[in-house]
Amino acid sequence: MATKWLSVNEMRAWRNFIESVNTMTAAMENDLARFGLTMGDYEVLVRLSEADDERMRMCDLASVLQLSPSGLTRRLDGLVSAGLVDRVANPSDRRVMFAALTPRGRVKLAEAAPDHVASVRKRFFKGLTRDQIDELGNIFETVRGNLTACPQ
Amino acid sequence: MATKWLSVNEMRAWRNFIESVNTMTAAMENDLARFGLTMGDYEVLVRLSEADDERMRMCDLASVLQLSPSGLTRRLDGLVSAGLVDRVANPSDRRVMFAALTPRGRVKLAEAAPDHVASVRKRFFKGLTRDQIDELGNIFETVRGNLTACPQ
DNA sequence: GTGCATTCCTTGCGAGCACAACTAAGTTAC
DNA sequence: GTAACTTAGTTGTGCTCGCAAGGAATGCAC
Repeated sequence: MATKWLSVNEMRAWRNFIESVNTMTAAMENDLARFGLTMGDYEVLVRLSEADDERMRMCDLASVLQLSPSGLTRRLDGLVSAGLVDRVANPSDRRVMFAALTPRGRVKLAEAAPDHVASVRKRFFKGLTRDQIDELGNIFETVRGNLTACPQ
Repeated sequence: MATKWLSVNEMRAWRNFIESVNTMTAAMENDLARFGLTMGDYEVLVRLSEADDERMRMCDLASVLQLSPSGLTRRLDGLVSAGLVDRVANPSDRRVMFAALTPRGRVKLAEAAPDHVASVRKRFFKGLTRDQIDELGNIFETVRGNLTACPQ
């Protein structure tokens, strides 16, 4: 059957991809640990910093972070007790909780971001040509399309 | 500073990449659950099936799977109790345990593999040209090089 | 209004993993 | 041969997360 197994080129791409993902996430987790942050924490701070009023509804935040509601609740627990994020009630819909960046959270992100960007460059983009980077954007846009096309 | 932030193209590549990884792993985990396997379990079965005598030392297996010793111990617990893998002592060095594929493990892998490959095609390679796949192999070979160059 | 479904978030529970500490076995120095 | 070191694997503990269940608030049908 022609499509049963991966071709040599596909297998090479797939295995390099998988191994890169595993190794890189571990390395970048390690990089961020110097700031007392996990990659999950960092993502929260980034998303909040980009949002209007530096705050988001829990459900929206869970959605963009691809996290279950309970997962986000627990992740926020850590950030709240570290003083980087506040939980803010919404008077107009009392089911809703906002996660809001605190001044300390803003400072922490400003401290960590340059180092994180340097990590991404050093571990990921280094040695890639501009054309390769563009192609990478194209490729993973296609992949994202595949994934949204067949959700389950 | 020129290198402080990511360029537009880099940011596009990076975000598409990260989001693809997150969504795809969740989807493929879900695909494999039909066979009662996690992706971690599946990786173990694949590695053992490719090894001489369909067995590997725990430490070598942990290394290729990028797993801590304790992580591998616990993962194997599940596979052993499911009857897919055996723990085999090594008489010539009694510190060593082999993880060995059982006949049931071999059958399980043969059942799951075609479906898994189909998932990879559908969720990842679909819509990519042959040139893009080759480029993907090149790119992530470079990335792997970056990662082994600065291990910590 | 009253009943029912829906939305949003949290909590109980269990799975998977890493780190550190430990046991056991093999290796090296002397 | 014995002490010190290294290697291999397991166990205790804690963290993160998902699923299922629950509770509170809202919206809708009537």
